[in-house]
Amino acid sequence: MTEINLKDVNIPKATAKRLPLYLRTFLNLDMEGIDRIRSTQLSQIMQQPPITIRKDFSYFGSLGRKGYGYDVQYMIKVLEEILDVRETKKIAVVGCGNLGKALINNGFRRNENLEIVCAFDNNADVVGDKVGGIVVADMKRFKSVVRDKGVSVAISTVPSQFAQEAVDVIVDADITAILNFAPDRVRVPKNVHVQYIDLTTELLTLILLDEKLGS
Amino acid sequence: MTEINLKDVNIPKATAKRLPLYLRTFLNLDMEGIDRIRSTQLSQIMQQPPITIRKDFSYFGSLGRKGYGYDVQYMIKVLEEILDVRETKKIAVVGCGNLGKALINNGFRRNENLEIVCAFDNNADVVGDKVGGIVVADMKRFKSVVRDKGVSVAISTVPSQFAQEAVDVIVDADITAILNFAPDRVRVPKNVHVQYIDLTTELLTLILLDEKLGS
DNA sequence: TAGATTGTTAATCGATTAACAATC
DNA sequence: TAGATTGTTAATCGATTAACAATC
Repeated sequence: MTEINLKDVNIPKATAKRLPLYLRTFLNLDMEGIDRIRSTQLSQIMQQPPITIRKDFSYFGSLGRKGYGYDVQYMIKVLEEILDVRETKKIAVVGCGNLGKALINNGFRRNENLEIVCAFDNNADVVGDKVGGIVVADMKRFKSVVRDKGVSVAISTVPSQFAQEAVDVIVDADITAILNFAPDRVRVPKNVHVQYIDLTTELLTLILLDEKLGS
Repeated sequence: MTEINLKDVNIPKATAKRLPLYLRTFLNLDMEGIDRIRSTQLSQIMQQPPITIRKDFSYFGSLGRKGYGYDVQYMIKVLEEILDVRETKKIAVVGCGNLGKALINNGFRRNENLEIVCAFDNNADVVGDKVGGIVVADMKRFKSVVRDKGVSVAISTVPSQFAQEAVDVIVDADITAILNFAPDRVRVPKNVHVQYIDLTTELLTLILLDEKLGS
């Protein structure tokens, strides 16, 4: 799977992954009161070649104006539509240890319409705790709560040993998008998407690149 | 920069990024008492094609045995040497809000020899707090503490608005490897490496892929 | 030896970049 | 119009994969 279909255009996966970053950048510019920007300026802000930016945008038509640049408000409108962030995506957090609690407390950017609406844990000591306005529920209630609230995404902070178990419950509740903070690969049906956040690997990679390429 | 030089071999960056994952996988296998594994079995565990695995390993010589597979203990030894995890890397956490505290409490895999040894914050309310055995120090003391302790990596959980400021202090203390949880790009000298962890973008990308490609 | 699996060489595929025409 | 910047086409570059020879 190397291209994805967005609003009837096939775009490279590499481009798709950059779209959220573009949206945020334009939102930031808008907040600063900037209403027009060139690809070379964007390039400096995002630390990414201007030609990559122009090429990425070109998949969706002629979004800029030659000799002028891009209209910030217009780009926000276009990207919001492409990314379908108009309606709020509801998120469940599974595992309410330190990391789970931190995620709930921090929340996510309101602009991008992501909202944590419920949280779960197995541990009786934690169930019933109130974290950032959310009462932690027992994992046994996952399926019913999640359906009631219309949750479409789950974030699991459950430790590796129990990650598969947690993911099985999530999948059973018909959730197909999972962000997993445990790095070991879990088995899921083909229609379920798991994204891994692996801090140890990120650190080791960073250190490796830092040590081996001095510049 | 597309290749990096490791133990006098040039290897693709894509391969380098997978090395930490290989190491962890072999460590897991070792803990389960498995002492030999084939690329096809590794492939299932890591959910990655066997040929990619064999190709990656081949950059470092003939590590496996034809008709047999790979020796787990031997691969651990080789990867530990390549990744230079024999000696502990000391880490400073900058910003001790929810996320910073969660990282300190969770710690990192002992196996991979990463250790958080100090933590800093600007906020007088937080300075002096004890988190997971570490006393939070004032950011003003960053340079001297970090030098005393021999820290070589910093993790910043400082919010976007203050991220540049924090990174400037980190860079001034001669640290060249920074893991940054604020997604906006910061300016650093060419010899400094910044890795970004952007949870909002990860979530939006996940949702995008999930919605647009049903399978 | 026969069977199995690695490791290499070559082909393919995707992503990035260069050159430049189009046009505001 | 002249100047600037986009957007397209083609070239390059890197990563992945296929085919298969080597060999344990």
